[in-house]
Amino acid sequence: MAQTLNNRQIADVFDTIADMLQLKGEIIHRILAYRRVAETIRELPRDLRALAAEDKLNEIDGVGKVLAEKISELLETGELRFYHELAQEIPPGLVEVLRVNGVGPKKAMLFYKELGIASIPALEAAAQAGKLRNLSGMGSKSEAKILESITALARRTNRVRLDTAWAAAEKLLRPLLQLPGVIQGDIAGSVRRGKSTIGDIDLLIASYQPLPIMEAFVHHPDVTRILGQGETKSSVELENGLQCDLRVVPPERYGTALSYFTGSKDHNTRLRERARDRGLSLNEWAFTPLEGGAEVLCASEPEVYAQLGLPWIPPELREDRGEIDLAAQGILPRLIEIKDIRADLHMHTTWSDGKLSVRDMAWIARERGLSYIVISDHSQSLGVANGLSVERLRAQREEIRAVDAEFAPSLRVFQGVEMEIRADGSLDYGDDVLEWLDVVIASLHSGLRQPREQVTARLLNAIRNPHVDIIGHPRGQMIPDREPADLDMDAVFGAAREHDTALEINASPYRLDLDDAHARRAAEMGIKIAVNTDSHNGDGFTALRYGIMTARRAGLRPEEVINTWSVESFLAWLRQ
DNA sequence: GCCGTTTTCGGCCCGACTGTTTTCAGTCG
Repeated sequence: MAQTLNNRQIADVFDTIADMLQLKGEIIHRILAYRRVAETIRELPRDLRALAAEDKLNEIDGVGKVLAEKISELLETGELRFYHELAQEIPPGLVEVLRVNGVGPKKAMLFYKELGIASIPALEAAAQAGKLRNLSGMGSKSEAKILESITALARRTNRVRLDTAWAAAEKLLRPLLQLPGVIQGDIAGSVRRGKSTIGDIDLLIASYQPLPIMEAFVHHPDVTRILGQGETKSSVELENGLQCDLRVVPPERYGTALSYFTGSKDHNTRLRERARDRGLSLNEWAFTPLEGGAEVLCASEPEVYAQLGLPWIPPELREDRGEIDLAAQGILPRLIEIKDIRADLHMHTTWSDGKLSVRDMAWIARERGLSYIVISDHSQSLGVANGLSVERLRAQREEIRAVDAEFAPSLRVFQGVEMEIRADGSLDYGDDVLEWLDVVIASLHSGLRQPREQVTARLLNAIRNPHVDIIGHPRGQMIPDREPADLDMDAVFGAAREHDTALEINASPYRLDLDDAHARRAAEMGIKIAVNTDSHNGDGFTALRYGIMTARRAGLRPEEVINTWSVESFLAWLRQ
């Protein structure tokens, strides 16, 4: 039987094809068609396998007849003839060469044709031997830059976690905001949109005096390499390889610039289309009437959207997932905010692998304004995390009851557990134990690489248990390294809806699982969502912001998230 | 290669920066 490819693998094939077409010198729009679909597939909340089975590949945005056939071929055979044909002309090593900063398709082909270079090591050797500088369009500076970029490749991280990027961005931006002549500044790009992984950082500042700001930016202590420095734009590389771009624009153009640099690309494309429909062209600087006439400047984002007849759209929604239509109809959801959250239903203490006592966690939760929490330590079979035997679970119950009595009524403290779904599919406690726990979260920590049928069956078994209330971090992904388990999410969602089992958005920036797209789909099916921090110490609670951003990206309203409910509503839901 | 309440053909993504140019091509986001 042919090997089955998953969504990500198929997306990778299309991205490689896009690279090859680019090397061939194809027209950009054909290339973009492949890239767009690759990106869409990567974020798709449904399996291509399932969509293909339902003959619905054409319903994917950007997939027409040709790409649908290519997806089918990949699904059925694990191969793609078109890819192999291209590989005859374009050695796969050339695609690698494109990863070197400063080397695009034209240079790569030049090196290949003139010097037979088809790999990064070959490129490095040629540069070191001074063979590149004599080629047309090249010089010693370009050659040196290529060598530098090859060195930088080694420390280049692909994508980093949201919290890592956020911290780096704030550290860069904060001192700039103190400079004279700086009127305002923001983190833009995918950090502002709250994506779970970040490829680069975009900063924006409003000022009439860009030069000293650029100067300060490129000389920030975290900067290891200056990639470019101009009057309106500068780019640097940080120690961890992350790239950061800064743009400085005059304040009266700040709105269009912030909107433009927040993205996403697809959202911006839609905005430009809408502008064109209104006789305007839109770019980062202004609206310009197509028929000629004075520019329309926007100092703030709401002005940009108002110019397009739209209410301001929260950055987390700007992914071209229908948000512009909703905005146009005036039915954008009132997205959940941190202040809506009344409860955290998943946290650990010293009883298992947490760092603080039950009482400490309660104290911090109350400080943070929560009105109820669930202590959910690990269950017995998770030995590495000091999981609780039934006896210890009973002993912990006494302590939790005492802390609850101490903190009530301002904070209620319930006993839960994060129960292992064992590798063999059984649950870690019997019903006789589960029935007296206030809340049961069931999670997968082991056997995540089991075949689809097996790992899915384990999760379904947990969902169907009447005592299981929430599934913790359902897909088991770890950012940025560990792929989610190969779960049949259609089956998972179906069972969760049927049994009224909530699915978690684990707010830890290492997890953010469910991700935005799956959380959106689950909520659309009427499945309840929990946003929990999974705190193992006091700092863990700060992860809530990332969970909330993910929930907002999923378009969730407060009422769809059980952590916003009153304690009475929550208890009533548990009882039924 | 996709897409259509202007269209089934002709648009789609354009501006900043760099280095090598001698007026601009290539790269990047």
